[in-house]
Amino acid sequence: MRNALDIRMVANRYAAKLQLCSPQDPASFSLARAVHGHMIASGFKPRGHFLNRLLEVYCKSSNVVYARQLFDEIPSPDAIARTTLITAYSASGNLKLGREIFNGTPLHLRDTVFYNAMIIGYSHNDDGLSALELFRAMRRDDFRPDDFTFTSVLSALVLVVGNEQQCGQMHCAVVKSGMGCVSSSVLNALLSVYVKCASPLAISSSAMVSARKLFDEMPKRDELTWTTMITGYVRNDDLNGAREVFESMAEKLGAAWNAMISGYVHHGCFQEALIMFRKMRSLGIQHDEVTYTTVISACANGGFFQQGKQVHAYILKNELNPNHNLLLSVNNALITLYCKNDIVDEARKVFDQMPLRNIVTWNAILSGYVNAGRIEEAKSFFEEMLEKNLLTLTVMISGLAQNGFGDEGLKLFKQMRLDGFEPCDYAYTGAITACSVLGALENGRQLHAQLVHLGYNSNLSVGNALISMYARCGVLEAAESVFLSMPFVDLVSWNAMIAALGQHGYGAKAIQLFDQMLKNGVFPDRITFLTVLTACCHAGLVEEGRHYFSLMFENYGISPDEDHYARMVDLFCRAGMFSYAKNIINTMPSKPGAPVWEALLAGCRIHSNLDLGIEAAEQLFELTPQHDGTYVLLSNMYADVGRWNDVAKVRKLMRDQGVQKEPACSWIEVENEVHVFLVDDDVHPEVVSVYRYLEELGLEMKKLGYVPDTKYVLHDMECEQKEHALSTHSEKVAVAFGLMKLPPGATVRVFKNLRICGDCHNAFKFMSKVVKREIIVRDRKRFHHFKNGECSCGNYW
DNA sequence: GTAGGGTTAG
Repeated sequence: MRNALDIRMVANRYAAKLQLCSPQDPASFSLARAVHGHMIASGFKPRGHFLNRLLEVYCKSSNVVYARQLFDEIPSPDAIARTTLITAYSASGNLKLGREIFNGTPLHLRDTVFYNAMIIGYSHNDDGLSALELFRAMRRDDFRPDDFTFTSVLSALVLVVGNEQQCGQMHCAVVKSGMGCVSSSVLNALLSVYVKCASPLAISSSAMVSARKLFDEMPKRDELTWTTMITGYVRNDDLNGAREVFESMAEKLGAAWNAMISGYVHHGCFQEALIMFRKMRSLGIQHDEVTYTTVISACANGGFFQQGKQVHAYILKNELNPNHNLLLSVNNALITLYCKNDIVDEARKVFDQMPLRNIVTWNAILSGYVNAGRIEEAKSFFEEMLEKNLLTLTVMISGLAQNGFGDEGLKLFKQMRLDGFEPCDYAYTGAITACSVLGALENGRQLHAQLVHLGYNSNLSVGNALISMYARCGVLEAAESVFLSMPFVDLVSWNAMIAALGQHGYGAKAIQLFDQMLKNGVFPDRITFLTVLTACCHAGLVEEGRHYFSLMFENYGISPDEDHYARMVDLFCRAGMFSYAKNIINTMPSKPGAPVWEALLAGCRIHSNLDLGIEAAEQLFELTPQHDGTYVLLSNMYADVGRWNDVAKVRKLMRDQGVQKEPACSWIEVENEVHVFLVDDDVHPEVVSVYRYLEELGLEMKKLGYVPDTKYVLHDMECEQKEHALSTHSEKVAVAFGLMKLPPGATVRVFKNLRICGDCHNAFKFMSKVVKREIIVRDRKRFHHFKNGECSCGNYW
């Protein structure tokens, strides 16, 4: 057992070590933790410079949570400590917390560096306006700007300024700023402003001419100046210009090479990039971390997986150990390479071997899990993460939404705002997808309104998500208006809009839009054909479906996969063309899977084709024994022809297999609509209130005759479950409730987590005809619009 | 204690 003195001595020894190590060194964090721990254990109160040093290590190793704990223990943190923490917050994207520290700092504790840190934070996080606002405040508070201030403010200006004229004004302002002789660092920043304004995305290419003029007139050019010019030309799609500047450099250093390589990569000249990569080495110019990072990420994004692996091997062979901490970003790029090629486990190996990781590393793996659909692993990995930034949350929100966890996605979206993160356009995209999954139309509308307010509504991915959301929530007009208002659309937008029309039963319109897409020169993909075939299914367009199915391969070289075949089977079966359905199943290159058999079984039920239906069901019992839909369809098929003993057998089999029956439901009233959600938990408070109405509604329903007579309700379950009939089919109850309580003409909407059953489908059709009201139902698979006894999805789903 | 060029997570 050591005594306090020993502990203090050890602590002091660590402290001395800590002074020597670089804050970026991976070992420094654990060292700092050890020192800190010893100090706490010994009751030793570190002060002043030493505390700041500890704080710096925590911050620079991206451990901002520890940093904050330490900061809060400092009795009166000075400007240095505050600056350090603000910088760490802005590096992790949490400006709000940084600004809190800033605002809580009295004027007498502030200095120029302190202001600079906050301005830089804003500018790094793309918030140019706040940076400029702070710059004004700084001058109002009488602090003198220095070179750091000017360079940061200039880079912030790029974010809010779009044209060359404004660049020119800035140029004059900088020259006039009283500094007489403008320092070369400020001139470099100015050059960078011109160059960024000149990028094709940001309007003016004549800004490049001005940039060139400034460049030619600069009294002193350093490596940074040259590299800025090279990237300027690259961004302006002028590879020759870039090359010319590069060639005219007397001494070409690494960064310039990297800029050229990156230029080639961005213009798809991958071979050129690799040639330069090799040439560097042959001329004796060291590849550095950035070179490797660029080349590997190029391979990852350009689909050159094999070359990427070769570079990896090359690093392992020639370049020491990639586990060295300097190669953090290289390892990060490697992770992306493996994730993009669906080898998350390989990426995870790289991750596990890394001595130092940062937020990028963690986010890369997280998105790897998410993109591979491995949502459970993504969830637990997310929980493990101590440090999260905007991107972490965004990835997780989209991941949850895309994998059916809409409620969790929306919850996280709300939480991120409470935690001080301002959601970006991608985060909104995820949240809208979550609404889409949940059928949460009102929530989606609110988000849409916020997006318009923020100016994000013209963003491509946001627009695409909105189209799907409105379509899946049954508001086709809104989906259409989003599509039409988008300044740019891509294949995903077309696919989403074609799907929207198809979902609503407008098969012909969907095909028209598809033709228009082709006329616009957009090349379809497998999803496009899937949506077109689905549209044909919903509208019963058999000949058209066959046409597009063959067109897909013949004209576009896309081989049909499982889902395409399933659509075709569906299409034929609905039309009663069973020999065609069987025929197409026989031509499949691989063994048919569950989607194909499901389509066959559903079709057999419509036409009471028992023999074929049983065959399909047997296949399904082998492939997906836990899937409830098979049992329900099969028993319904028997019920339709009055074979009640077989119904009971199927139900018993289902119970023996431990397959859950449909869950109960809950409902909410929103304005003039009734929304119904099915939940797994029948003690859900909303379900309880449904039960409260049950008796009354039962009477009413009988009296009004809205629900077809008993066969439809009762044949779906075993005798002993009859008393629960209404709760397992409670969407009918809810609709009846809606029809009674809502004003005439209001639409009734029903949302369900599972597929609605055939009986409810029939009931809805019946109700829509008898009471002359439109009923909108959405389940996990489809959208149904009932009107005058017909449904948009055809005879059956 | 704070940047400015080349790079890594959607």
